[in-house]
Amino acid sequence: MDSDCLSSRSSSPEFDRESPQFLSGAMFQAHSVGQRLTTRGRVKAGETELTQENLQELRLKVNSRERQRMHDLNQAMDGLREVMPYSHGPSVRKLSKISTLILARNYIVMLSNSLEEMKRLVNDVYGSRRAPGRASSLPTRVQQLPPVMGTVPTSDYATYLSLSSSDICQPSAAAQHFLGLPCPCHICQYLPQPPPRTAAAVSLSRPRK
DNA sequence: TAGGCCATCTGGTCCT
DNA sequence: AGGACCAGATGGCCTA
Repeated sequence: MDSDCLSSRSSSPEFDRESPQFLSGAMFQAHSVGQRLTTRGRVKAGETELTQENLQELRLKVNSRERQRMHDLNQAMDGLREVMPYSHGPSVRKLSKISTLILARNYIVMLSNSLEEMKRLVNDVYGSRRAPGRASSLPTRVQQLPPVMGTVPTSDYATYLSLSSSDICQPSAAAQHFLGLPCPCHICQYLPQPPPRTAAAVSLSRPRK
């Protein structure tokens, strides 16, 4: 993933959890503070008497778990960044966590709106073609449309909906559509335009370091 | 240099 | 009881 390469710091740096080597700088300071707080000999925790060594060992264990938990969280965040638009350009720095979440939320809303719009349009197309007296409800398979436009080839939508290929644009036409050129097909004419790449990218990301 | 972002430690709370 | 989760504190790195 290129966003990892863009970052000056890895979200999940390599480290040896069992080694005290990773206790440097702030970490060592914080660790020392912890030591100072527990230098009064034996400490009682519940029914178990903990020596200073045991307490320190426990503290390291807990810290390690928490570190691992945060690394897992960061990995999930990286996974989210990977599927987000606007985050792969060479001039775009790795999205911050808050930006990633905000952008993801907006992206989901946009996709949901697109899906609803497409369902409505398909309903219109299907409804105008149905035979008189035929039930007007959409076939189940239409209601089970893939949630994200673009996750299946455009031609598959026609098969999916039992439409003729003339009802839905071909990949080349779709490409034209997304290049900003008009596409004459029923579907593309009413699909919402993809958002401009600049707005979110500029407002939600910083230039690469 | 201030501010943003981040990793880490830590203690408290909740859950199994 | 032990682990997961959370939020506050702290200090480092980077950019404007």
